[in-house]
Amino acid sequence: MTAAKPRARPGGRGRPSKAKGLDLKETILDAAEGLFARHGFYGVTTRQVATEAGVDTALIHYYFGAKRELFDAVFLRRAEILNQARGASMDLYVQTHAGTMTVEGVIEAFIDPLLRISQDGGPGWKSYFVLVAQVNNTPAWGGETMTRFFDPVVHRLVETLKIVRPDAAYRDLYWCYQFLTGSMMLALSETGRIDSLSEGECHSSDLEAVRARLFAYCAAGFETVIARQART
Amino acid sequence: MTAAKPRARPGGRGRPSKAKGLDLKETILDAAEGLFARHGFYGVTTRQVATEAGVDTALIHYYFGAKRELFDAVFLRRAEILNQARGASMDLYVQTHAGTMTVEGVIEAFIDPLLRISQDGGPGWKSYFVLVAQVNNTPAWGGETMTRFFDPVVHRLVETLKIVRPDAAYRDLYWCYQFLTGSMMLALSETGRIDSLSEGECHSSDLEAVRARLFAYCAAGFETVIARQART
DNA sequence: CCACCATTTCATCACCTGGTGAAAAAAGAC
DNA sequence: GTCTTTTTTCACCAGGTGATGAAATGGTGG
Repeated sequence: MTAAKPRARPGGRGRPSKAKGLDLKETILDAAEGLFARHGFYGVTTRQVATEAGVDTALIHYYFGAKRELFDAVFLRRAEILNQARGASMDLYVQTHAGTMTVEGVIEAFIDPLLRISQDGGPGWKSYFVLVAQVNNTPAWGGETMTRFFDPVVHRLVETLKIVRPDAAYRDLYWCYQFLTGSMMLALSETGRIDSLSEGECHSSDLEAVRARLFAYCAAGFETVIARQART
Repeated sequence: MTAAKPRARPGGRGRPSKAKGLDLKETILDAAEGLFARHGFYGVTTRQVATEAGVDTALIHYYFGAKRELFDAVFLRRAEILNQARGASMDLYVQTHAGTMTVEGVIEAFIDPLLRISQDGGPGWKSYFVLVAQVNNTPAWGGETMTRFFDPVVHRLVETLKIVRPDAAYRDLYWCYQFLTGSMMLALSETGRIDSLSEGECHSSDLEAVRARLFAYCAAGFETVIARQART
């Protein structure tokens, strides 16, 4: 539980937030992010979040309203950044490889920003990816949220692949995207399961190892499915 | 919520269970399974389970003890069956393809039983797979349970693949297994996300479409990763 | 120096949570 | 028919839940 030192001054209630350069709102979001990622929405109480953030329960409601709105705020905070990074990565790839695009290149441009952010973006991002993975495969939970935020970049991926392989059927591309997303989300979740499974050969935190394999793995899958279905 | 008709007789308390051929215990497990799959462990209350099963709350504790034990009972009920089916499928494949095993064949023998059971095993199995997927990517939740039950068959997969491709490094095989598992679990969860994403081109409930693509997709990924790392 | 206002805290509410103990009812043994 | 055992129901508890209204605090503008 590792409660943070109570940020409250000994004196009393007051208004110290401007003094501290660090915004209390962000502190609450950080605490909530970590807890939601570990235990899910229903597995966390507002009091736990408050304790972890070193803050009174009422303050959470003051800033965010209901518990569900707090969750949404956690989700939205990084969603925009994520989308922008992926869009930029795709842009860059398309521009620099005008006539030489490959399936593997496109897939790398699609996935790599996430790996990079997870590695370099600070510890909050690790929790965030666990959260996204959770929302992603919870049917009828974040379905709408997921759609609103991540559909555009997925369509972008599919359309770009369609340029590289004009003979591919959309049906196949969407199915392959689903396979890809499952692998990617599990890798970003860093569940630690592969560590025990492989008896120390692999570590789920080793995203460099993921990078060295996942792009090629997915690309080969795409190529094969496209080729095989085209024959039918 | 769709509460089941109260299974309680109008008269009173009594002991009717033997009269009904259907065991009350199974009814409770069914209800719990569906609810846990949809909302997760913390998202479901014992009262909800009781209502859904048409049963008093205390009866749940009488049969299963604490809430967590109920969850474990739900998980265990089908785990054994699952393991046996997969083991048998692998056995059959190895025996009937002694000298002609392929990566794709092994993978099919590993995944296909799950798809088959999901299609033919009745509605409870669909919920169950959602549950397993949930447990699978919740770090430090069902880690131990997952290991106890599913490690053996995974090791079996890896060892069999090692026979087919003796030059493959274990490291690569485990990583590829992780990618495979992510795709497989998402497919079995039938989240419906691909339906809206593809605007009706694909349906996540269409496991036949999964079968037509997933084996080839994963096999190609394995082959490519093995070949590429071997060169290094 | 004072009135204002965003911020923070406290005290509390109505409700729900998992869980229990004892009584009631039915089934089976004799 | 009675006695025992198993199953089911009822009533209830101690503690936790999300949420709120009002008071306290102190910086800011006048």
